Amino acid sequence: MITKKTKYAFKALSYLATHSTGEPILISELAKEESIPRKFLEAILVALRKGGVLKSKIGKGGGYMLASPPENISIGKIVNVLEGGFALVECLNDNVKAECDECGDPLCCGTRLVMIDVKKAIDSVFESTTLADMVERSNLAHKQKQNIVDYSI
Amino acid sequence: MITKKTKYAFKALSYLATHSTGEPILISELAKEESIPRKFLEAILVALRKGGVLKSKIGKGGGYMLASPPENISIGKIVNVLEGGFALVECLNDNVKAECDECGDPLCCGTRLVMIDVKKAIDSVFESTTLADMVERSNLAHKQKQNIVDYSI
DNA sequence: AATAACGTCTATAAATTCTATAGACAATAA
DNA sequence: TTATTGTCTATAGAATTTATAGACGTTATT
Repeated sequence: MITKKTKYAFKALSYLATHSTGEPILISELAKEESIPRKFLEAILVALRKGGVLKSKIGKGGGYMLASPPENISIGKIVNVLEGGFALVECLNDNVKAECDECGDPLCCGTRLVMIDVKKAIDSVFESTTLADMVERSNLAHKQKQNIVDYSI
Repeated sequence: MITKKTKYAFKALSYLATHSTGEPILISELAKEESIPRKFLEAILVALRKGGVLKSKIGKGGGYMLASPPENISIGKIVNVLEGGFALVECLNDNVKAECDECGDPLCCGTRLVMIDVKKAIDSVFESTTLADMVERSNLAHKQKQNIVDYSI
């Protein structure tokens, strides 16, 4: 399960992808428009900046911008930055701490062996889907809904 | 991330699949052999029984048995029983409570739309992999390790 | 130089979920 | 009837997630 942190990140990033005008966007605007607790969002944005997903500008006229076009930001990258990788077991995450205490020998752990396949399946979607795709699909869904509504009047 | 509950379940179930002689196996044996806290394991086994994965027998000579052959128990079934489904967002889980509070309209939520694909990818592995596969892979890994060791002597 | 507008950082609290344990109870075999 | 074995309810402890507060540093503008 992804955490609220990541869900908030998707919303904020989608907003940035959609409303970008070249000018930085304020944390307070993001928080307000996407109904995200302001201070919590702050921490999320900092993490995304440190992870290279966002750029920020301090001082008057400052705010946040995507560090690269939404087409180049994969969903996996975002999840990685905020959740520290996304394997279903610790010992398959990229980060340092690895190793779970349940299995004596990681190489022979049945759970681990199966989860390797699951991780591959997840990664394949995560790597091939971008922030732009996420925004586009949401827009498409909105349009389709509109059409259905129009016809039904 | 799957929880310890599910990891313990995999270990206990693998043990049952491997050491089954037609006779029930004791909770205490499972706990001891697989180093699982006794009382915690109890709760896990009860859940698995209620979920139809295990059968139990009370009284002297009692214990636990798999409810069906390991070939017929999918990894997904186990995860489902213990974690209540395994989507990356609540609103995609099969169970009752659904709905997440972050998205106004689930049909148009970009996060949800992307996670539908991820869930499909996960489910495809979960449904096609069985407890028997898990045990077999672990055994195979053990044998391969043995061979490598043998050659290196 | 002064000031207002911004993001940054550190600390901490509140809430939730996960992990673990205790003990009384019910069923079964011998 | 008694020893054996799973069942159930309650609760405590630990870890993680979510949320908030406030002092601080940077920048544009005047």
